[in-house]
Amino acid sequence: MPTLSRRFSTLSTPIDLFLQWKPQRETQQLLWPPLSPSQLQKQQKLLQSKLILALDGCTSVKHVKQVHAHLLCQGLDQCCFVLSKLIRMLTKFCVPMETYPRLIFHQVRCPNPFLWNAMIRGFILQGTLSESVSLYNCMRRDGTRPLSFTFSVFFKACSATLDVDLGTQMHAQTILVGGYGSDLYVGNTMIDMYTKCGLLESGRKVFDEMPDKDVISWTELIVAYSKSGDMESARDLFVELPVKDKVSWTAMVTGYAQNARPREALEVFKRMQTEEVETDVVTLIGVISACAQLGASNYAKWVRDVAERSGFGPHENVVVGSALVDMYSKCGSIDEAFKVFKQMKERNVFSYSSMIVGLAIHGRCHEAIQLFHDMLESEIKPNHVTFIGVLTACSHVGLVEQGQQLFAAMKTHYDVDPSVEHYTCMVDLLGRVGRLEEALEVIKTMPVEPNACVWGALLGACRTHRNPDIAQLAANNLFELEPNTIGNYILLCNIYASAGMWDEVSEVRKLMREKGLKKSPGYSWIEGKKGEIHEFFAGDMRHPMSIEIKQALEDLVNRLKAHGYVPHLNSVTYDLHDEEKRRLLLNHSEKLALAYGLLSTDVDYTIKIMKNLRICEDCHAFMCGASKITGREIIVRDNMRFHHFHNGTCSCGNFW
DNA sequence: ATAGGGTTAG
Repeated sequence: MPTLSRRFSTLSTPIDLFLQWKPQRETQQLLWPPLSPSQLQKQQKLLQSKLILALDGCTSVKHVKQVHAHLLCQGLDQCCFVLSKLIRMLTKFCVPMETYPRLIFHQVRCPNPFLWNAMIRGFILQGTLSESVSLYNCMRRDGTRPLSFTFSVFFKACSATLDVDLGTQMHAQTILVGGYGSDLYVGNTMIDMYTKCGLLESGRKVFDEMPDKDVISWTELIVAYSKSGDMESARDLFVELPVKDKVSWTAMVTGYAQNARPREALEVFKRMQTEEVETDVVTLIGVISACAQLGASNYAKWVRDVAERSGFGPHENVVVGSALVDMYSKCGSIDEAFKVFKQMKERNVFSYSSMIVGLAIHGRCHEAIQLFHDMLESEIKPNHVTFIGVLTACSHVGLVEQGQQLFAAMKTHYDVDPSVEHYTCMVDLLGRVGRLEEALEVIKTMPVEPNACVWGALLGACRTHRNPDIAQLAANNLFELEPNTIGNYILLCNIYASAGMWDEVSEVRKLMREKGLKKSPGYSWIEGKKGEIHEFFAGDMRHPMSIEIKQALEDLVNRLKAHGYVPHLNSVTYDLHDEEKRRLLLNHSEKLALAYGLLSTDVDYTIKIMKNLRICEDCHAFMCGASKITGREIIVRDNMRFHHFHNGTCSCGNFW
């Protein structure tokens, strides 16, 4: 009489059930009357599915071996159906294909396509593509027709290893063997292979020749175009795509975001909302990144609400949470970013890095360094980005020694190899405090090839510390690496102009003219009360309130002058009359934006200005003064960092 | 068996 506990003990996983079997031949017991052939076949089938179930439940190689022993005992050593599953399990547990799986395979006289496939797949997964290829050739000599997913597995491997030669050969094979022309899996993995290997046109050709395409084929190509920067082709395909799903929509949102077109990304996302397409984590990450680029608070709030409503708030999802931290910090709301960070239930290296970098670019460097130390205690290992953040923080507050110590510890304690970026931080660290020769020495002795960023950091430091000689050296290297980046020439012009070296200024100007480089127009934007964006270009009079803005600026500059503000005429690199320089300076777009902000918002409202270029010295001093005499909080995000102006001082410490 | 994903810097 079975007790209750005995009965419950039978409620176990398939592998446990299996292990209770007695190893005896279940199918050939002497029975009377004997089983008919169809009954026998049924019994065989049952046994096979039992074995498959047992294999599915295996959690170790040992289990698989037990099932194998049982299988042999039942006389199923030729049963390809079960054996291919068995080999798949061995692959899953990383048993080297050369050993046990190969042995099993060799004992089979007539392997079926599934068994071949299991072997080929196993070798591919273990990184021995060449062995897979020779197995494939054996299979072909054997007269066996490959399965469509044998090809898929190959294409996937070629896409991962960027082995376009093998991919092309396999493509030829599909044509040679024939009959795969309408197979979606083969076609789609082939498109993926070609596009990942950078042969967009070949991918497109496969796509065009496919008689049936599904949404996956379309999406693969859309992604390929957007990765190549061709959003126009991506959009054209998307428009033609008959049935769009959330993945193809997301591909468009992310595509625009990754191509620095945040407004279009937001447009697509809005349309997704009106068409009631489901929003998931991946969609959110794309649109959050777009918001971060735009830096618009109202959009930020809206996107965050959508995230919360979809059930992926910072509390639920680390990735969304980390993206929101980055977004808020780039929108100028560093306190909100910190709030989100604290709300997060789970934090990873991305969350910490985003927060540390955020604090650093907002000039809250001691907090950034503190957070870095908190992170070390939380057992989350810092990565290369974390170090960029904390080194940036050190350099912003002039903590040279601490920065140098951290830099040294990177490799020895945290196993992070210093990259060019980290050396850039070191050049910046030394350059900011005026140790320009030492910074130059770092560049000369660094083990990695210095890139434009490194020389740019040095050139930037030369501007602050007015050193035209080293500037010349840095600029020459920079011009070689980035002959067409206008900002470098302008920076050098500024440095020469500050030193009154007008001949050199005109030399550089001549160089720019010869190269046909045009100054990209500086512009600033500010968010209105209702979330609308107001854009200002230098000297722009197109804004409906231009007259008032101009007047407000005149008033402001007069009040500032009374408080000792002197226009930094050196910020103008044209050799003009001082009066003309004064006029030009007052036209700078961030000043126009500031005047609009002062006119249109209440006293307790923080004015947030975004700018596409680096803020000039004059505007910086102007903002400092304005924050003092108006008592307003002003934040300017230029292309480098945030400047928080409060009561006459800036968070960057006049150092940027 | 096949498609979309986050942080960095002068």
